[in-house]
Parts: sequence; C-alpha cells; structure tokens
Amino acid sequence: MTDSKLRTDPVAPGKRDRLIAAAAQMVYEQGVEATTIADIAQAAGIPVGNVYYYFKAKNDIIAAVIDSRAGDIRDLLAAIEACHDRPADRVKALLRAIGGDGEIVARFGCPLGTLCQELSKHPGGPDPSILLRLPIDWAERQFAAMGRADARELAVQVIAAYQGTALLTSALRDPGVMARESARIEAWLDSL
Amino acid sequence: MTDSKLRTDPVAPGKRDRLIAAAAQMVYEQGVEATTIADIAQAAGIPVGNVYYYFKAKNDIIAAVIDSRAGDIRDLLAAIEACHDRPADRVKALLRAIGGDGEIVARFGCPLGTLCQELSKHPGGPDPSILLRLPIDWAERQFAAMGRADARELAVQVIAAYQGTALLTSALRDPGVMARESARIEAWLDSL
DNA sequence: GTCTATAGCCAGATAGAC
DNA sequence: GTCTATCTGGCTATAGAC
Repeated sequence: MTDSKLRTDPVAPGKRDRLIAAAAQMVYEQGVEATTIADIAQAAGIPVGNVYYYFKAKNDIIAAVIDSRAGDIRDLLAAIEACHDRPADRVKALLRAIGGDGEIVARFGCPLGTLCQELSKHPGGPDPSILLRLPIDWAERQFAAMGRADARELAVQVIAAYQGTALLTSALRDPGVMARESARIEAWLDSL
Repeated sequence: MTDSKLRTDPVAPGKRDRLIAAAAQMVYEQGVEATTIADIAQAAGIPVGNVYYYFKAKNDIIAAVIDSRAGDIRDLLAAIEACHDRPADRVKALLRAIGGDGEIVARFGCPLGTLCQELSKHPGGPDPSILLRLPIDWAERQFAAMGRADARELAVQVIAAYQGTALLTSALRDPGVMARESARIEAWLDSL
C-alpha cells in the first residue's frame, strides 16, 4: 500500500488511515464477513458512500488492513530488536506483545491468527499469510542466532503454540489458559 | 438434539440427517457466514424452502452441526479407548484421527478449531466450545492415568499444539507443517 | 410432509449533485 | 473531494398450494 508519507495527493489527511484503523478493529472484533462497509464507515465517522472513493471494493479494504497490520508487525519486531539483545528475550517479548492481554484474547482471539484463518477459507481474496510468515521468519532468525540447527522448526513450534493457545483461550473464554501457557512457553524458551 | 433412533415421527427418514451432514461439510469448507441455506439445501438435494420444515432458522442448523460433530467426537474417543490400552497411544491416535490428512487441513484447517474460532466472535449464537472441551477433558484423563499431576496442563498443551499447527498449516497452505509438527508431538508424547 | 413462489431485508456498489 | 440517494442482487424466512 501507499506509504502515507510519500502519497502524492495532499488532501484528505488521515481519512483513509482512519478507515483502515476502523476496519482493522471491526474485523478483529466481528470477523471479516460480519463487518459491513456501513460498520466501518460509521466507526471512522465517514459517510457510507464515501468509502468507495478510497477503496474500490470491500476486499481492497481488507487488503489494506493486512498491509497495515504487517507494517505494525515489522515495527514491533524492529523495536524488540532495539530493546533486547538476547534472542530468547526477543522471542519472549514478541509473545508478550501479541498475547499480553488475556482478557482481550479471550474475547476476540489473536488478531493475526483469526484473520488468517477466516480468509484462508476464501481463496481468491486477499492473502493474509504474511502476517504469520513475518513472526515465524523472524523467530527463526532468533533461534539461528542462538546456534540452533533446528531454528525453523522451533520457530514454527513457538508460533503454533501461541496460536493454539489463543484459539483455546477464546473458544473456552478463559484468560487463564493464555496466562498458564505463556508462562510455560517462556520457561521453555529459557531452557533452550 | 433428538436422537434419530428415538425420534417419534417416522417420516422423512434421513432427510434431516442429510441436511446436517451437508451443512457440516459446507461450513467446514466455507465457514458459517459464507454458507447459505441454498448451499446446504443444494448439497443435500433438497429444495431451499423445505429446509425450514426441519430447522426454524440458520442458527438451529449450526447448532445441529455442533451436536453432530460432538457425537462424532464421543464415538471416536470411545473407539480409541477400545483399540488402545496405553494412554500415550490413545492421545496419539486422537491426533492422527483429527489431523491425519495434511492436505485437507492445509485447505480448510481443523473442523473443530475453525468452527469454534468463527463462532466465538459472535456471542449469542450457538456455543461450539464443547467441541474442544471434549478432547481436552478426555486427554486430561489419559494423562491422569499416566500418573501425571499436571494432567490438565498437558492436555491443554497438546490440544493447543495441534490447533496451532492446524492453523499454520492452513494459513501457509503447507501440509508439511502438520507432518513435521505431528511427528514432533508424537515423539514428545512417547517421552513423557 | 413436500415443494414453489415470493416477501422483506440488507448488503455491496454506483450515480451524480455539490 | 465529499456526500446523499439509490440501484441491484442475494440472503433469510414465510405463505400457501399440493
């Protein structure tokens, strides 16, 4: 998507971004299918018809949401690398950042995992897999930096453990699941 | 739901069951929201309007699908207990039964996990959490039979690992993820 | 019980005034 | 660029003939 700093047209500052932010939140809370253009427009404080000035179709909004979340992930990973030196600490920081609030996860699941899962049932639509590839690839690099030959498998394992935990947490509506599993995964990371 | 063996009205043999089976398959492949009554009726070979003779509303069909899948799970767990004596073998058999075909999981995810996740974003609708509670509770009993004091946590851990793996497998469209993680989880079960 | 026809609603998307 | 009004289509659900 167009970087807002490099966008050529100077007008409508922030309106497009407000639409994307509103869409991201509604999609997270309700899912893609259940979220209507009217929902998004209302949440962004913009008339319904005007949405189509910024996006040709609903799928284009979803694609913009994916790009926006991918940018957030990249920023997060960069910030973690700047704050932590030890690879194990970095992976722990990632898990805390995305699974930190168990109450929220219990209500809506993981923002990345739930989006990927819903969209994966609709081939032909926008591809959200980057949202999981980014953290997996990054975790792989951290494990490689620890000298692990099985870095890829460890990366898949830790992200899968988190995604599965988030799914159980929301399905069972029990933040305690996330709390207990997070503690276990962190202990496991320290033991590597 | 009414047990078909005990149902009082003798007519329409199998039609209701065919609707439920068709709905279960369509919901698995497309998700709940994207599946229409017309889809289900067509797949079952029944006229659209007639669906409402068997189910008052769409949510009632979804509830019947959940009940049907819960019955399947109970049957599966009972069959596993009859075939295997060692608790570790039983848990391994469960994982193989629900995650056996990586190609299918890569396309549609886990039938239980994806349904739970989608419905968990819509409180007020039918509650699918039984579909995850059944295998978790059963796995807990297996680990308890192995003498593990942390049986509950192990049960959550193993189901979460499977669910997370299924999610990554479908999001990345890579059956290899399921194959490799299954092997790792089975080895871990053997090491307990 | 079974099926056809259709009502009623609401979504995504468009036209065009300002 | 912004917004109002509206079109079109598809979905859930119902009415009522057979």
